[in-house]
Amino acid sequence: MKEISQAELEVMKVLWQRAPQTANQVVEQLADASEWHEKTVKTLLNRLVGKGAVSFEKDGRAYLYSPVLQQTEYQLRESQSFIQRVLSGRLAPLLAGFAEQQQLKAEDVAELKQLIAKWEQEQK
Amino acid sequence: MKEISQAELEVMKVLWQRAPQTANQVVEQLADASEWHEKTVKTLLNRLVGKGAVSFEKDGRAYLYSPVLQQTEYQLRESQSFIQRVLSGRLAPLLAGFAEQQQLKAEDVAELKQLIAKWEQEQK
DNA sequence: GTATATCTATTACGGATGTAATCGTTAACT
DNA sequence: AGTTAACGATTACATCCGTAATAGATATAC
Repeated sequence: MKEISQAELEVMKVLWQRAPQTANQVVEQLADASEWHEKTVKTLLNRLVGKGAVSFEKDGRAYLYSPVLQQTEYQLRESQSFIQRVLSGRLAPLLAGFAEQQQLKAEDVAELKQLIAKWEQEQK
Repeated sequence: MKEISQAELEVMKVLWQRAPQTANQVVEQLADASEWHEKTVKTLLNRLVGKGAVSFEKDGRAYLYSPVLQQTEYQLRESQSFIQRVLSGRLAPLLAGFAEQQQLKAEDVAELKQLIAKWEQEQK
């Protein structure tokens, strides 16, 4: 699977929220948040199909688009790559960024604790 | 400061390890890890100077290059952007990836604990 | 049934990026 | 002092990306 660009990611996010959707439904949702022209969004959809990240089935003259690449899979892949590429395998700098944004949620903290517990178990 | 591309980042990493360095020193270090031609590395150095991420001072015919953008600053910026763009502000998916790679280090765990403690303090 | 509106497919085009090669200048060798 | 070797600067070029416009196909409205 080829890399997904930043603009393409925004389109994926819309499809991850709900699928399948027609091109126009996607366009409409993106019209709220961004200033993209309809043609632009359709180009992005097409490129995503070309990259194998999105599939479609015909429904009369219109197509219904669905994500092939799932969000969790994408996030996992990108996170691993990011940690290696940017953070050289170290988590601390990212946590600093997270703390600075003060966006840690209860669910995150729970997950953190679980991760630590597991880690400490493995150190024995 | 303009965005730093992936190839450019590899050059930055070399300069972050030691600075200043001549172009040839940088080339040499990258020759080990990658297959980049000398000319390629010099182009990257030049572009980084153009982007303001690297500075140089003349030392005879050769230049001595130093990073302007510091690694911690870069990591912080990129982490914040990544968290928003890819993870929609949620930490959990990344932690899953990290756990999977089993690359959590003692230092990370210490930092995690500290972060949690701080967070719990703020919840009062 | 033909014109029109609406889809998707194809094409466009400038800037960024990866990956160099060539040019011009200056230091070093002989 | 003239030639050569080594630098950085400039130029090259294919591909990707952001951002659309145009072309081609087809369903819908008269």
